Amino acid sequence: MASRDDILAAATRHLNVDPRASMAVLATAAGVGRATLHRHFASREDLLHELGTRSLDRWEASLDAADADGAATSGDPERILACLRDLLSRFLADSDDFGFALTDSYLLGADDLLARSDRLVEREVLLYAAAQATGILRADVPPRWLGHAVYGLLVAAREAVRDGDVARRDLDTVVLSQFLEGGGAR
Amino acid sequence: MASRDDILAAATRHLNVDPRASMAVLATAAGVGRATLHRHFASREDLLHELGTRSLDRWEASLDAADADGAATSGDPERILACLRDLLSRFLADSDDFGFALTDSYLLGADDLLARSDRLVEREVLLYAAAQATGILRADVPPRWLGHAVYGLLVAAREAVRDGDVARRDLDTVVLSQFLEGGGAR
DNA sequence: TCCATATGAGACAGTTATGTCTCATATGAG
DNA sequence: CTCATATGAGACATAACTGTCTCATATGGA
Repeated sequence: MASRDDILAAATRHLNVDPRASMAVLATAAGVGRATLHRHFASREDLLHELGTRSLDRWEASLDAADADGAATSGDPERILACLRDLLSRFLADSDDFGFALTDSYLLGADDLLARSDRLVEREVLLYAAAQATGILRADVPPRWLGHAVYGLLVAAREAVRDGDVARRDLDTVVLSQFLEGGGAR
Repeated sequence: MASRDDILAAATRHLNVDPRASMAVLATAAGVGRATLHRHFASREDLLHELGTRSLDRWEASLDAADADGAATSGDPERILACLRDLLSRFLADSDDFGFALTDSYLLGADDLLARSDRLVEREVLLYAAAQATGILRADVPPRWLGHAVYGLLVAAREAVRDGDVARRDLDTVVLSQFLEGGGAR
């Protein structure tokens, strides 16, 4: 019997391939009848909203687990750097599952998700700003730019793995060093 | 009177905001009747296909204008670096207009566009490989990864400008140095 | 002015997805 | 075994979009 979580997992997997999949398709993908799908999620919007909520949950959990706030206020360069590494690794792990949420646009439609997303961005940017203040990250760009750069590299990472251009096991190293040191030769 | 190009421009602008906009909405956005829109583009697929073709045209034109092939085969480090700078700047200029094509998935549906896209990627990757061979770009990552990284940073750039986090006039510098030198402090 | 052409408004049928509903069946606890 | 519950199949009405068509009108050149 497919649980609510099973359905969400299948929907995520399928929406990664085809973001416009219909409820009927998503039901089939989850091995569930269309009626059952509607019993769990009253409308398509409900389903997407829950998917959005869960991806924000994961994002928030990563910030918590890496103790981004603690690192940001610590003023300790090494701790901040370790936090950045940890955070990026967690983001990469999640981007496998929630990749489509990165680029899909339905998230921008829900005001509550958007507001929550803004708050998470804020927390993350505080970490970047602290990293700039302690000499870990360059200070000649806006801290928010660094957030966008991380986001862009997550998109790049997802595509690179999907196309088989970077092995999953190398991903953390490649993305982290691309973010910190860039693509220029040493 | 709205020309075919005017309609395409309006459609691009509008699809950037709402990738799922209907033909009726796109017609209104272009200040044109729905019938007229269908006279120019027999189907929605036709419209999207032409949009995809034009974005690939721009991409190809950038590779041509920067003489990516010539630089790649020249073996001249300075020329390759200059070409990279030029190319990135051109990509950034285009990403304003064709931004939605970066992340939207309809492009992947059309085989001919996909094949053409693959050929352009190939040309671009040859440049990255040449840059690695001449010590411009780091050689410890796959050249294709560098292509993905550029793509990701273009996505980041679009979002950063849209959110007002980076001024358009600073974009070239910020993105180029993020790509080459990364976000780590010097 | 006259006429060819392009346009906008809108009707129309066909298709697809949505959300609700019913009913027969399967499953699992007691 | 019995029964309550969850499920799958599918009917149904509704809504939205698509692509085609007609017709009245506007525009611009001869």
